This record gives sequence, C-alpha cells and structure tokens, in this order.
Amino acid sequence: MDESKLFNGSDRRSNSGRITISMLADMLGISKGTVSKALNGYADVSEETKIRVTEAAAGLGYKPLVHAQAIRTGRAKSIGLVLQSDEYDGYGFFLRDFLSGISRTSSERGWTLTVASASSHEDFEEVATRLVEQRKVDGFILPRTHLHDQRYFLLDRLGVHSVLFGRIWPGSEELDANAAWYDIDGEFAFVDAVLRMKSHGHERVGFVGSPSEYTYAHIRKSGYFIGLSEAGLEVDEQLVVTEKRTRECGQSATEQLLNLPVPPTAIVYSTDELAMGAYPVVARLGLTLGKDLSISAYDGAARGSYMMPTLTSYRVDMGRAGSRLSSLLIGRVEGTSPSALREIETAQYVKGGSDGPPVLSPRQLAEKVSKARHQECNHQDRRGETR
Amino acid sequence: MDESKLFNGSDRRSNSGRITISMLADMLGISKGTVSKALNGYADVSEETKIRVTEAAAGLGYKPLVHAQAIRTGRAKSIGLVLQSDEYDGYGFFLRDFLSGISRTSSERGWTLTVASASSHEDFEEVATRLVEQRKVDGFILPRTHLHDQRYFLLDRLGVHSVLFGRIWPGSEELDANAAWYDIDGEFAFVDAVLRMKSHGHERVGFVGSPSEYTYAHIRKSGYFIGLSEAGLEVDEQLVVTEKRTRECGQSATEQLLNLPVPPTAIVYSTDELAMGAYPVVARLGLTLGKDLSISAYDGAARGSYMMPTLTSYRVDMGRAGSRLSSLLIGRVEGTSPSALREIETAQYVKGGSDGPPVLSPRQLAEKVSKARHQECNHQDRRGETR
DNA sequence: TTTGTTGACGAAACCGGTTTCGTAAGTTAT
DNA sequence: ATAACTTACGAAACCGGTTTCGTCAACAAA
Repeated sequence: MDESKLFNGSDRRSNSGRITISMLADMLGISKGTVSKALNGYADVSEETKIRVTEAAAGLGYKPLVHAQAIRTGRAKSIGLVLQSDEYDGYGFFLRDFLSGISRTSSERGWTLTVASASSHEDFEEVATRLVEQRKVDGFILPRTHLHDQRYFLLDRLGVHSVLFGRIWPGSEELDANAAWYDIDGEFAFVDAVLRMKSHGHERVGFVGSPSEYTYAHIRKSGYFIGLSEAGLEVDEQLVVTEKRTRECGQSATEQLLNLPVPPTAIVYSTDELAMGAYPVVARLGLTLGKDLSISAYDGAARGSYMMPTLTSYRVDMGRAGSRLSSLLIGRVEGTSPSALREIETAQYVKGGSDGPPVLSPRQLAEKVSKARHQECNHQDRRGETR
Repeated sequence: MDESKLFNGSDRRSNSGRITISMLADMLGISKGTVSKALNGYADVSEETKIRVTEAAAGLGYKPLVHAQAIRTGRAKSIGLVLQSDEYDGYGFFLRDFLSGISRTSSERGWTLTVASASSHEDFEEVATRLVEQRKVDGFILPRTHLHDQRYFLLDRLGVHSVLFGRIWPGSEELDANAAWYDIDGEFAFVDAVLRMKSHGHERVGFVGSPSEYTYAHIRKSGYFIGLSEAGLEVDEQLVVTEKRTRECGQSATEQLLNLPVPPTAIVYSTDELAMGAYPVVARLGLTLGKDLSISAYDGAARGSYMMPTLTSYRVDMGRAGSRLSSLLIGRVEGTSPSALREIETAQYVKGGSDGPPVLSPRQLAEKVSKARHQECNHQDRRGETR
C-alpha cells in the first residue's frame, strides 16, 4: 500500500501506461538489475526471488522492450526475408502461407518477421547489408536456393546467420558444412511420380525440368532418373527437356515432346507452373489429359486444382516450411550448431485427374498429334483466306 | 593524425566495426549531443558544424541505430502489416508486388516492413496489440477495408496510426474524418465497364458482386448502376447477383444469370476471381466468350491473362498501392493531418478477348443455353446407363 | 575463533542514441 | 560601459534495458 502510494506520487511520467523494469523493481523493492537477472535466468538470483519477480511480471503484464534489450545484447529478435522481384514468382498463392508460417512461429518465440525486397542480386547485397548494419535483423531465410548460393556466401562473409530453403550443393559436404537448411525431398517425389506412371502402364515417360541454377532442379531431375531405373525403364535423352521456367516454357516443352517421332505417353513436370503449359497444347491437339497423355507435377499449388482435369501433384506445405525455417534460424542465432539444424520432409502426393493408364501407344499418339497438327494448319489457312 | 591515434589507442572495443555517434563525436572533437543535434536539424547548431558533421558522417558511413533511437524517441520506424488468413486470399500473385511496394518506399525513408499474421479478428486484435505494446511498429497498413472496419477502430482506441487501403464508409465524413486512406476508384472503372459494353451493342448487362462487408463491393456496384444510367440502360434487379467471393461462387452466379428467361449478353464481375468462374460454365454450355457472352472484371490479376480468351479487366497496380500506402502512413506517424493523407487513383483498363459485340440477342442466347443444358443432361443420362 | 567460500543482491557502468539545461562568448540596446 | 539578448555548444540526464563488479551475510573448513 505504502509503496504503491509512494510510487504513484513519484514523478515518473505516464509513459502511455507501459510498465518498465524500473517500475517493477520499485514495486518489488529490489534493484532493476536483479529483476533483469531474475527474468533472464541468471544463477546469482535466489529461486525465491525469481519466482516473486516472474509472478509480478506476469501479473502486471510486464514485457521487456525488445529494442531496449537489443541496444545492449545486439539482438533485434527479427528474421529477415528478402523478396527478389527479378526471380520468377514461384510463390504464387503460397507466399501468404509461407509468410504466415514464418511469422506465427517466430512470434511465439518473441521474434518478428521483417520483409524487404530487392530487384537484383546486387540489390539483395545492398538491402541485406543495410538490414544487418542497422541491426534490424539477426538472420535471413533464403528461399529458392541456388547451387552456389551467392546470398549465403555474402551473409557468411558479413557474419550473419542464414537458413536455406533448399540445400546448397547436395553431396559436397565441405561447402555447406556450415549451413543450416530445410528442404522437401523432391528426389523421392519424382521417383514416386515415375513409378506411378509405370504402374499405370506407361513405358515412355518424359521430363520437363527447371533452370539448372536452382538446386531443386537437379534434385528433381535426379529423382526422375532414379525412378526410371527403379521402374526398369530405359533412359532416352530425347524425353528430357530442361531449363524451363514459366508456363509458356512448359507449353513449348510439351509441344517439343509430343512432336517426337516416338513421343512419351506420360510427362512429369518439375513444377506445377510448367505443367500448366500442357493444358493449352493438349486442348489444341484434341487430346485428353489422363487418357491420351498423362501428366503430373510438383508444388501442389492451389491453382492446379482449378484446371480441368485437376493436376496430379506433390503438395508442399509452405506454412510448415516457413514455420520450420524460422525455428531453425532462431536456433542458429541462439548458437545451435548448424549440423543440428537440417531438416528434410516429404511432399504429399495429391491425386488429380491428369494421369491414368494410357489409351494409346506412343506411335498411335504420334499419329494423333500429327493429324491434329495438319488440321490446325488447314484451319489457319482457311482463316487466312477469309481475311 | 593525433586525434585518430588517440582514438585508436583508446579502450573502445571493436563493436564489429560499426561506427557509433560517440566515435564520430570524438573524431570531430565535439560532444555527441551536438552531433546528434546536427544530424537531426536542431536550430542551436551552427551551419558550419552541421556541414562538418554531415560530411564526416557520410564519409565514415555512420548510420544511427534505429532501435537505439527508438528507446528515446519511441519510434521504431516500422510499418506493420497483418495478413489475415481467415479472409479469402484476394492477393493472389499480387501479394509480392504489394509487399515490394511497401518495403521499397519505406526503406527509402529508413523505415522497415514488419509482417505478422492472424487467423481471425480476435487474433488480429491480439497480434496488433502485442506489436504495439512492444513498440515494434508505429502504425499499420490495413488492406481490404470493411465498411465499419473494426481494425481501424481498435487501432484508434490504442492510439496507433493506420492507413486504409480502401475507404471505410464513403459518404459519412464524420466517421472517417480521422482516417487516412488510399483507394482505387472502382466506381469509375465500373461505370466505364458498363459504357464499354453498351458501346459494343449490349442492352442487357449483368453484374456479379462481392460480399457487402467490403467497402469496395458497394463502390463497384454503385459504379455499375451509374454506368447503367449513363448508358441509358434500365435497371433489372434480376441481373444483379451479389455476396460472391470465390471463383466457385462466380461459377454459380454465371449459371444463375444465364438461366434467366431473358439472360444478359454481357456480365461485369466485381473481381477477376469471380470472372474466372465464368470460363468453365461457358465451356460446358458451348458458348464463346467475347461473342455469345461478353465479360469483364476488375483487379487485372496476371492470372486473368492465362485464360483463353484473356480476361478484359481493370488493372490495379499493387506495387504502387503499397508504395503510396507506406508513404501516407509515414506521413501520418510524423504528424501530417489525416485529411491531407487521402489519395485516389484510377485503375488501368486492360483489353482482353473476353468481350465484344454480341452475336446473339438475349432470347437467342437463352435458347442456346437451354439447348446445351438438355444435351448435357442427355450426356449424363447416357453416361449413367453405361455404368 | 579465524579464514576462506559461497550465495544473493545492489550500485553503477554500459549500450547508442536523444533531449534538457546551463553557460561562455559575442552582439545589440541603453 | 553596462545590461539584455542571442548563438553555439558541452555536460549530464535520460530512455529501458543488460552486465560487471563489489560487498555483505551466512556458512563451511581449519
């Protein structure tokens, strides 16, 4: 009673109602240093005092100001994420899930998500450096890992922690011995995809891959080859098209594969985005997906389910990815060894209507394609005449 | 020479190379208070000293630590954005543009973007309150404004600034006299859309609207009615379907309109998302978009351009929106009067292939629809028998 | 009983800034 | 020449925490 009256009567300004560590210390009749130590688990505070302080803090709703701590500890408790607009926007509808995952998990630990954007790699360097110099961020999540990810090495030089969404250079342990990462086992998914095509009865399975700068491109392609070998199918380099990015690329790749003398009856795409390109091609040639041609892809983008027929794919839980990545990064900043901060999970198979047993042999398919192709030309000719 | 030697010899620890205000003051031989005042434009510093300090700061790359400033000034120089996952994800591919716009402009002013997420309105309250209490954020951008936006009123009670993407309650000045906002003139776009349909020759133009909790739903609908009146077309309540959200909703709304005894030959959709629902309906009925039925929408989502035919729409520049919104919010936090912080811009018309002169009268269209409908039933019957 | 040791805490420095206040020198008014 | 203002700056308090260091009491060992 007396104490609180004394306190209220003091000249401490309102401070918009927030309770500070000094106030808390005054009310408890101990020094603010001791309060701080009690809350941070120092050894030289008695168990009894710790309990008193903790309870009072909880009761009064005292929460330390992170940036006031940061000035001494150097920790902003903030996760950095730089969105790069020069990269193809592979996030699509998933960006929100990803961000939600990150911010949810980090806020549970009292951390924050700081988002910045860069227009190029040089810009990334500038943006990241600024965030680090200004101590706005303790570490970065690096999505869409490249083979030799320059961002990782840059941050490493700056002495800033990072965690990769995807591996850097799988197989060369020396290089990323110091890296923490989270990844989805794309290899497994593509092995599975090929095996499923085989079990449908397909003998010629094509592959459309992503640009080789991305680590996942290699991993998924490798899964395709392993799948072929496990399925007992022979490798035909003609059936492999790579370095594709957008759905327009997927379109041309699909055309290229279907124009082969002996085309594949099934195609596995590195991403949903690429597989989207198959739909207009198939429609134009009068083919039916899931019958004349079977396709499957990877990412499990919601978009895929809007297609007719829906796209068979392997769904990646971006919310979970964001959540795990922030957890790993926080661990990294707090000193856990990177070798203990590596996680790999599997994508979830989502059956759609875009694959099934083949109704045509490769040669029959080739014939159907070339017929459709001729009709199309005639159509165009006629259209040309009427103009 | 002497000074720097003296300085190097001092016991100041490395501090990972960063240069602090005290160092700068030492090197210049003045007090750190004066340096601070010089950099912050105080009046009681001579012009000469200001120049000396500014140049030295620039030369040595001195940048004050924002959180060190924040502890005294109370400004974290950070913009808050809460992504709400209970709302339909209207951002789509635009979220990245939006975030880029915000972070680019705010970083130019030395500000940061802090992203959080909430799963419900109560959660928003909790998340926002936490960010405010911990002084992590100086204000919020509130996207997808509701008519009586609870978020706005909550933040107002907390004494935190916010800026709305969209207006709160257009027409009732008293309510949002204190609000700052940025908006795109949806009304104008829908007037324009109706007039364009009229100039194509359409006499019956339908409308599919969004849920009425959103301000924009009212604004766009109002534009539709104004457009009708300007075009000299009569209002027919049967042609208006509202409270629609997803593309599935758009699908049923389109069916509903096409099943009318005298259906519209043109439909204007409140969002691209809704208009997506028209495609499968039209395909099933054997109609051709841009001929049998003309449609246009609003948002200018990239997705729209992947449709065949491409969707005529009004493009909203989300990057610019984010940029302007952060600029307005920073102004608000720095004390500009909210009445000076209101901006309205127009959406850009993007012509696609989904609209054109009608080839059928409403009655002819009705006939074509009902024929297709019967065939469809027969198909289904036959399919049923073979099973 | 004296001499370490240990446990628990306070005082004060510190982090990197901002802001108040006092004051010496220069300037103008009387 | 003196009084009254300005101007320009430094000293020091301050923001809200953390961390170092010193100290005192209680306890154990000699």
